[in-house]
Amino acid sequence: MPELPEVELTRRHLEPVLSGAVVDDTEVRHERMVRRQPPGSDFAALLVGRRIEAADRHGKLLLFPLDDGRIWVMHLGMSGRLAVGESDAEGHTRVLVRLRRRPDVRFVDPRTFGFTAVLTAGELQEGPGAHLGPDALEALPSVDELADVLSGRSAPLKAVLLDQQVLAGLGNIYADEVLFRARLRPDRQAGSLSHAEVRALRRAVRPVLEAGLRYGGTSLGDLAYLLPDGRAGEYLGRLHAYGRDGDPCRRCGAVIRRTVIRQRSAHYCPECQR
DNA sequence: AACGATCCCTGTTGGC
DNA sequence: TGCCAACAGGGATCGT
Repeated sequence: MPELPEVELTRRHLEPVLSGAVVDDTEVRHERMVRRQPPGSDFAALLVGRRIEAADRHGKLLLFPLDDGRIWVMHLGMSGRLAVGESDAEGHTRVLVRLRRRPDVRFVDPRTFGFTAVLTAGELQEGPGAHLGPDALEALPSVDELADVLSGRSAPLKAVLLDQQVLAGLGNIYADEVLFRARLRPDRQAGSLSHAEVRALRRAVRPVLEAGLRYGGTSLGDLAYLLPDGRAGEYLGRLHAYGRDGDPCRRCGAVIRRTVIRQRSAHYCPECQR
């Protein structure tokens, strides 16, 4: 799944390709992929002819500033990826972007939960950026700030970690891993954490995300996340909680459990996590 | 305002 | 073995 580490790895791959590139042509093959575009504004018309200035990221959102001040925005959803330098044979290419003297960039997304748009800074702020809190890697809040946000919230901790307004970038996999590392059960009421537990939670975020980055991200099966060059990430085999229900905890040997929180799976060790 | 459920979509998986 | 329903999930939206 593309969560913060996978999106950041994508950004790093795309940066040398996109930075300074001029868009010659775009092909929107699946209209649903162009969303959150203000009525009347034309994605292709806004992108063609523009020079891309940089490759940035906020949470799971990819941001490519253009030379006219607008921003080419992309969210990979759950099955999306940006492919560079591959043939078009694999299918599911939803949006194709042709660059001057650079390889084609293809937005591939079988399930079409991702989207792309070209927006002004204001439109970004009002739209896809409206509910994005601090980036979980680049702008991790202090313990006190985090304690403030969590206090008074009755929702399960796992649900709050998935709330992009609280922390931008965590998804289902890395939220489970962060909770394992922090030794906190996903169904704990967010507001019930002691100061020491909030500290443990905060301290778990960066190492988990950095491990994901180090091992090339988490690739599940065939259609979930590959790097832009087509390689699979290797973090799946190093996960402690996510998807390991029925398997022994890597720390204590107890059987990892799976439960459902907010219609989403959550995995935890009943011994290590309290 | 916070919370929880539902919906979108399609490849994969599991049960019969 | 083959078919089909259930499942997976990020985020918008809606009802409470």
